[in-house]
Amino acid sequence: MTTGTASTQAYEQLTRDLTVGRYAPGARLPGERDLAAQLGVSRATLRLALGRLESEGVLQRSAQRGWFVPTQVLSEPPSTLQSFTEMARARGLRPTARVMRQEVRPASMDEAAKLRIAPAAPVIEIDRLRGMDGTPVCFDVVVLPSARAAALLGADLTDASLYDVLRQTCGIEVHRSAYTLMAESADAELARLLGITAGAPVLVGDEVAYTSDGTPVLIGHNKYRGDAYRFEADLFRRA
Amino acid sequence: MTTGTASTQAYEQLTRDLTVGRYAPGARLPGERDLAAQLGVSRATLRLALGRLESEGVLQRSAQRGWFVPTQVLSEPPSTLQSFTEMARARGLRPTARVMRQEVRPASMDEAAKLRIAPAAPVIEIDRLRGMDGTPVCFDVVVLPSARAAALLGADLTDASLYDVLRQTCGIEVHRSAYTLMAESADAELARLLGITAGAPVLVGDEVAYTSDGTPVLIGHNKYRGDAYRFEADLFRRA
DNA sequence: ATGGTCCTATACCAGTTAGTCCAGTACCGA
DNA sequence: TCGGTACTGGACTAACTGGTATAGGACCAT
Repeated sequence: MTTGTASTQAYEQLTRDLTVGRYAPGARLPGERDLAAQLGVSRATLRLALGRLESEGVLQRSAQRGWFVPTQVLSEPPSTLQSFTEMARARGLRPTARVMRQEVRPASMDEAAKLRIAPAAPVIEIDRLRGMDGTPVCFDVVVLPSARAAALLGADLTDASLYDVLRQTCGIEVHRSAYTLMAESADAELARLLGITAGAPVLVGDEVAYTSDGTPVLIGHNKYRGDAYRFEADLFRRA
Repeated sequence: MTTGTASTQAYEQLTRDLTVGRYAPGARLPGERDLAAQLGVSRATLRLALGRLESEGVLQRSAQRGWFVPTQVLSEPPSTLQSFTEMARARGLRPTARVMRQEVRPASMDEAAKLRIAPAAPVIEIDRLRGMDGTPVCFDVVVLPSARAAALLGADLTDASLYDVLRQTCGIEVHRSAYTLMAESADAELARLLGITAGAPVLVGDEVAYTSDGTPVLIGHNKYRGDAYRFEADLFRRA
């Protein structure tokens, strides 16, 4: 016998099987009972090994269905709302953010209309410079009605996803966003922040986010470095 | 296989497809057997999801006929595939196009891969300068396999929508497009064509269009004047 | 002896799968 | 008009899945 605990040995054997290609990408592994018998361990022990493999992303679990080998192709990226933080993490990059402003002020006419609140009603504005692995990628302004999101004023948004904080501390669940994208040139100030030259192309996204009952809860204004960000969507043509 | 049971995952995926406009109001969904295969789930599980959607009024069942999208569900306008021509007409503008190239050439490696055809297989490339009311707005390159779209070579695309021509003369119905958007600077040549200064921001869209059976039929590469075009989409957050 | 850790074995549950059979519908050619 | 055929959803079953909880055995340091 080699060394280590039984669960570690099962883990290592599975790792070997996977790297060798014993189980094809997308395929389902044998059931836990069979697999445990094959590896000569009990089912409980097997599950320790499987859990470890799952946390490493080498395997995916699906309740009542089985264990699957992840498909390397990130299949169809649907028009799905993915936060900057999530996107960065999905690509193995470390999302960073520097909060540059976080304060309450009266809403402008335009903001009041978009958020369906009274003009000059108090809103929270948060400006952040966001990046991946330290490189600035996006200058991000969000505006929310302070009546609904007061808790956000004290929140630390350096590391967290705004959507996550919004859900956890304010109980607000963003369901849909109306997104508008356009191309602009960076002015001197933005160029300085993003570390690009003035006049360089910038992808500008304007967002209005809604909860599932259709209430607008957030206005976003994002300016991305043109050379560091792409927007992907699936569009369907009606029959 | 993120979280939740398989049936709720199927339910959520269907919800997304419906809100995103994958199935038009009044249209019939694929049969349960096909749909189950598409979602990677068994038919019994799919029917759980369908039943839930029916109880919410999002779908209507018709025994021995199929599942239908209610016609009156006037949800928010989904991110729907709209051709340049359609968009212009919807805004009361007169779409124009100047065909600058319309020829057959061998496919590049990249194009062959995207269109799933043999490398160097013949493709049709069509370059057009498109505008609204005479003002140039977009430089547009489309590439299609000539095996499927040979009839396009002789077509007059000055006034017509490419999608329309594709349907009428080639029997090809575009159903879905994977769209990628980014911001770039106009080079001298493009600036000349669009009537802007070199270095001005340009919104670049890369498109791969598919028929309903998932076959890629078209590659598009569009460069829009940054000051004349915006892209709008509704995004939905996966639950 | 004690308690902790790792492992095995067993059992039950709710969700899922693949399969079968059925009756109703739609369509097409004779 | 008739009949054949292919497809549809409806209903059901048996086998299987991971999720969870339980109890007990083996080993080890204290």
